[in-house]
Amino acid sequence: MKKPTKKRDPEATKRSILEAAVKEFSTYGLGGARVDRIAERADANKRMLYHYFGNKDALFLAALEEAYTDIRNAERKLELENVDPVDSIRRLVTFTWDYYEENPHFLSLLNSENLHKAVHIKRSKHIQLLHSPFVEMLRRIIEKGQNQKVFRARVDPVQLYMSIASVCYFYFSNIHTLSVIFGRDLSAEEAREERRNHAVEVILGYLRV
Amino acid sequence: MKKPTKKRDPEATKRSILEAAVKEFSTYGLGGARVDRIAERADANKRMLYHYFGNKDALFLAALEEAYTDIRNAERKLELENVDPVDSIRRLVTFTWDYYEENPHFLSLLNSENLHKAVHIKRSKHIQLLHSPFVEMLRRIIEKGQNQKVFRARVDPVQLYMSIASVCYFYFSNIHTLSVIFGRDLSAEEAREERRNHAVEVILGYLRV
DNA sequence: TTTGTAAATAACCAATCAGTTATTTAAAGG
DNA sequence: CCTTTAAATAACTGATTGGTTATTTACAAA
Repeated sequence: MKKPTKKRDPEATKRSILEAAVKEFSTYGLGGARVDRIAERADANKRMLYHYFGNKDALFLAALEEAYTDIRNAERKLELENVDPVDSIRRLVTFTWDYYEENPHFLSLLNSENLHKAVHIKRSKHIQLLHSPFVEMLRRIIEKGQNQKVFRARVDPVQLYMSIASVCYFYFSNIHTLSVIFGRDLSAEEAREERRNHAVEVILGYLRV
Repeated sequence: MKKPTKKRDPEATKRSILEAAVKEFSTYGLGGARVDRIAERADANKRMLYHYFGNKDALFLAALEEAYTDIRNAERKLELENVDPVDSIRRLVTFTWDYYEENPHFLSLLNSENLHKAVHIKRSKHIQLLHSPFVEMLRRIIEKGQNQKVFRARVDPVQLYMSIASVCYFYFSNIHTLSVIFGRDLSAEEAREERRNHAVEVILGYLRV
């Protein structure tokens, strides 16, 4: 009756705090996030948060690293050793689109980090070594498409990678203001599908000869 | 000696507070912004901020409205009644690019507003009536290009508008994290120029038959 | 069973926050 | 010159903030 003490489980506690942090930081931004709310959400004592992560900024970096690791792992699972390079690009764009749609916290954390001029990941050895496998994949796909005379010449894979990310990122990152400005609900099923098709068409339209 | 009282100038005071607010909100986000810092930056008493704008959120909305009005005015000045539709699109993309590059606070404010699900501009009659003249401009340019058989068929001007914004917005909004991930300074002159050319090529590549 | 370690807790703190109260004072109209 | 209005100021408030101190307690190794 007097002691509602919890079972000890450091791994679970740490994980719970990290997940709560991802939610809090992506919901309110770094400046608007509250350490007390994270502890409460994680059903953990605030002291444990400082014990495992140090301070608020270090916890934010941990949340960012978590988000980066997740998307890199998802990217790695993508098998694009298809025959048709056009189809490979199509799958690559739709994968990026779907990932951003299903993981809005990733976009939100990136926006916060950019607001703070990337000071956290600049210090992180972990993230800097976490290169996206997409760029190398893209290089091979582009080359294949060029050999088959279906893709244009002189395509920089990094530029293309950024363009694919652009057309997917912008829509979801700005979906609320765009919906107000255009006076229509861009989160509706049909609006999303229309835009997804358009995104693929823009990238392929640029690539094809 | 005893009274370092300022000259009275309500217009100038209000303007000074608004400009300070744009800087503060775009630097720290809505949650990280501090009302005291805005007053200090504006060289005005904090009480005047509440007198002219009401509260922190209302001031944020005023800053947003200011930013939206500025870009819409700049857009309106653009004369695109050229003969060549390809050139018109080129100028439209480079204008968007240049505006985002020169007004990073606009992107930052938009990101903050989207983090808060656009609750401020939803209440603003002012912004909702502030449609971009670009969409109608685009409709005419697209039609001209299609008549001249240089643009593809079935191009939605709203989709194209979003794609143009996308390829410009993403680069500047994410420039800090991208620079760390790719290990190169994307704010460098040559990197920006390379990307600007690519942005134009992506849009034109999609549009051209 | 004993004991060392670290996981967990509650209560606390100085600093800071958005917003307010009470007052003074510059300037325009008569 | 006088009066009225609103622009400007300083000092304050209750609530909240990120972070800490001091203490208790679960559990694995001996």
